[in-house]
Amino acid sequence: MKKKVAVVDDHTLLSEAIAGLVRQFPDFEVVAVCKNGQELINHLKSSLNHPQIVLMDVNMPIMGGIETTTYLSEKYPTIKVLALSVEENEKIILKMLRAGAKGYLLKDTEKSILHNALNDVLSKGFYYTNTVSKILLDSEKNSQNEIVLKGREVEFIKLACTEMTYREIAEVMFLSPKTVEGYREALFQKLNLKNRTGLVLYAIKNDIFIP
Amino acid sequence: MKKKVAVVDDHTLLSEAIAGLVRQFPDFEVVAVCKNGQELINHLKSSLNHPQIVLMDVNMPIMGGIETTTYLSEKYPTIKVLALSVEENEKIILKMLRAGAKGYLLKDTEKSILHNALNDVLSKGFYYTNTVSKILLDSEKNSQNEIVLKGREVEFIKLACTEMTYREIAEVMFLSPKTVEGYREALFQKLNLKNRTGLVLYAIKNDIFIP
DNA sequence: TAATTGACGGGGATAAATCCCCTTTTTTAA
DNA sequence: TTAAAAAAGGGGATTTATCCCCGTCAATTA
Repeated sequence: MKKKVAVVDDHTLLSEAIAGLVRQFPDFEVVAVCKNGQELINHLKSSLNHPQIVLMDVNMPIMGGIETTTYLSEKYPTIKVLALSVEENEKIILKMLRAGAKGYLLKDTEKSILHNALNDVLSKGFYYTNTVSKILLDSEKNSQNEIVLKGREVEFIKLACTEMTYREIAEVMFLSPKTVEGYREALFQKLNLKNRTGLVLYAIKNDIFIP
Repeated sequence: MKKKVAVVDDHTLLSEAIAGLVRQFPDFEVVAVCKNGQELINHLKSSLNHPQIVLMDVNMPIMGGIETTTYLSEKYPTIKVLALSVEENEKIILKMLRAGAKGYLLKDTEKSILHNALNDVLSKGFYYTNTVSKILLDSEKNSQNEIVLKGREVEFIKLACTEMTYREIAEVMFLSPKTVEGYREALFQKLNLKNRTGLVLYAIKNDIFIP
């Protein structure tokens, strides 16, 4: 019996195309092609033809890959998720894996790799590329000396990513300018920054502030 | 005789998949699948089996879509380019069209639209979706009061998105700090900014500096 | 209970950024 | 070729930003 696959990707052309690719594998069949997580869940609820494995994009409107994977891990733990995305951001990849994805493929992988990955996830339970393995290892290492920002500090950083002066920021936060000064100093210290520009760049790189 | 298509996309899985999709159209055949502009140009130079139309991704390493399209418009003006990307950024779309692309498809279009677009580009010479038409119209309107940044100003902005002081920036640019001061002033004026933080945010929003 | 820690705030100094007005030199264009 | 515009640079003043050292108060912990 053929192994059953669902493809979830908001880009119609791509989901169609990827489904076509999977159909070329003689041991696989495509049971669903969905635009987002919501559509997939609707399919699972209404049909008995459940996939054994889901090829899931990460960036989707309505119901994203991370959200959907979390849902599947809880409600349908027998269905494996294999993430398939152009997103190379380490944090996103980690989130996806923590949500329960059994592997993470970049869209520039070879067709044969996709075939291997599908088979491995079903037989061994997982498929990690070298890149992903490294990211997992690094995340273990770095989880120790992780920099923790306090709530009030994050609040300040967001305001610092603005044309406001520190005095104005202090007003908005109902604090003395001197206290705000303390936050700035503490952040410069622990993040190793030289000036406000550095803080703004840090905030953007770490998704604290999205421009 | 079948119409000849080349697919250019750095994501192997996607270019393969899209090529598969095009092969499903009985009136089209795929003569080349390339990872980037350089590969396409190599193909054009080495083979006589030239495509009539190129399905081109925008974001590619080594030789990007815009660069490649510019090259093709000059050297192989008979080959039409149809852009195919997830990039919805107006400026990118405009750049692609100005470079000579005959149309711009987002990757979430239907298979039938792709077929139509391929045919239209070959018969009529262009294919514009509603979205793209609007962008073109708006660009005409806004082209009047467009803010133009000079080369030296852009150079300065990039350095301002750094922890360097203006004095240091002046050294790097081989200018007097006062001249750099002039650039800053001029930019604050024409971009309506209050301080350096604003300049950094402007640079990031407008892809002058990519963090 | 005494010591410690963390959040909040202050004084005062220096460096950087911002602003306004001005001169010289080079480029551009009428 | 000459007037105009743009680019480069300067003087000097004010405001922000940055830095360092200090004190208070409350909560936590040894």
